[in-house]
Amino acid sequence: MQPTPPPSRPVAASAAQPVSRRERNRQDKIRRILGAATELFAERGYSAVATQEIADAADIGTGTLFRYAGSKAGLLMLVMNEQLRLGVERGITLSRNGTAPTEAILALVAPLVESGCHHPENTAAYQRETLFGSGPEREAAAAHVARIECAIEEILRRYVATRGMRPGRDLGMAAHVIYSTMYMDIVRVCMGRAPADSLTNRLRRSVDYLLDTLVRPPTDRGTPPG
Amino acid sequence: MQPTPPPSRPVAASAAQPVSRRERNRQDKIRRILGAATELFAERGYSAVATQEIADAADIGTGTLFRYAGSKAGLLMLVMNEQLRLGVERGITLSRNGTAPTEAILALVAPLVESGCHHPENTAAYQRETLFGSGPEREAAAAHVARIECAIEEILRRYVATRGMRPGRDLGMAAHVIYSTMYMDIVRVCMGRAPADSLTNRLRRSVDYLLDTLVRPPTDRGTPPG
DNA sequence: CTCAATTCCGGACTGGACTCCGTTTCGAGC
DNA sequence: GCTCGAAACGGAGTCCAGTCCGGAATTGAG
Repeated sequence: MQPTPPPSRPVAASAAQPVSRRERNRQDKIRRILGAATELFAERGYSAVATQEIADAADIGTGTLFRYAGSKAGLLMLVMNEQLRLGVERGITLSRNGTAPTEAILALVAPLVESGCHHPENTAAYQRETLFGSGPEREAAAAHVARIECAIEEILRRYVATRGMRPGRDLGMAAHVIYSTMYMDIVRVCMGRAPADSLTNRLRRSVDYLLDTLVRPPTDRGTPPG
Repeated sequence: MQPTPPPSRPVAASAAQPVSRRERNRQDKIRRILGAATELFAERGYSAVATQEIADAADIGTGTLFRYAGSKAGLLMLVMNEQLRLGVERGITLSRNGTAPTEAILALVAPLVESGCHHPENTAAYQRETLFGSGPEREAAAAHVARIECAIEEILRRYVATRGMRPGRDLGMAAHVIYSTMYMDIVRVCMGRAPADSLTNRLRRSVDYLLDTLVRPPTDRGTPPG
């Protein structure tokens, strides 16, 4: 995406003191871009916002905007990755606090659900880019997904253990199936093909169903996987 | 999508004789558009083809092109819906001919798989639009998906019956989960995030796994699906 | 401070999807 | 055939994402 070596640095947290003028300018621009994009996308929706407007609001040239963001879609992912990051962490923490497995899994996608109900268009575009996009911003989003799937797998493992089930099932695949199904449910709502107010119930139903089936130990018969 | 009442007609097959001059022109244009788009997309890939080129190849103006197709994405869906239609029918027929359930389900998505291996970019764009697009062409694609899911459900029902299992499971949901999982597998390959040559094996593994788990009758315990 | 080297910036520009509206073609009544 | 209203056409024009390159800012050396 980035045209040529962008002004990338080890994107580490603000720790080092010896910040050059350049670096300060850079950080400041990033902050302005993120702020402008966050506000405009939230206010008017992804497709109704022109990159020019974001550049104007951030008080930079369009060339500069694309130097930092790579593409309009990348900009959206930047914004939403940031917003979802905390939510995902919180969800993971919550999910470890002994809740019922279904609720624990729902907690993991709670930020996406909330975002999906509040800003359907932006969330749909985000999910679309997660699956079909490219570039570093998509990688970051994919990392979120991977974290969530891992957390689901962990929940499944505990679920199986507490019930004394045979743990041999491919819980990684189960987690993947569960996430995929929830992804579809969320997208359906964001695209307006299912009512938003029923999203959590629908997710709960899907997760219940899958928990109840995917995770039970295999009987002796049948086609053993793998 | 269509700007104003497009020249739509009951898109029925060529049956009626009393075709006016207008109607003949219309059919002819549609044929030229579809031909040009099919060839160009296949030859150079969705993103590398400009709508202007399609219009030129079909020997019509760009305005006319969009009168018939609504959007570039709609054009792709028109083309691929047409190509997949026969394949899906064949898959459904095959799947009824007593094959093993896994193979029957794979037969249903065989056209998508083939398309995905041969024209990854076009197939990815098609799948993307199936999920995130809008307009009549997407409806048609969604109808294909619904047919496939129904066929999967039918396969599951037979599978359950022949094994004397309790048929009370929500097989519709199972079919949906299976299709969603295969969708993800196909997209992953089309996006180059998994090797194309392993696609069928990967699908088989997913389907085997899901067949083996989703479809077994519930035990007495647990949360019975509503 | 001055100067050169390097990096960064930004707005004019490009390419492409899509639209608008004047022109053309068609069909029906006469 | 001729005329008129309606539908279809098409290409000039619009809008917008994304690029390019000339020039500005920053840094380091002397």
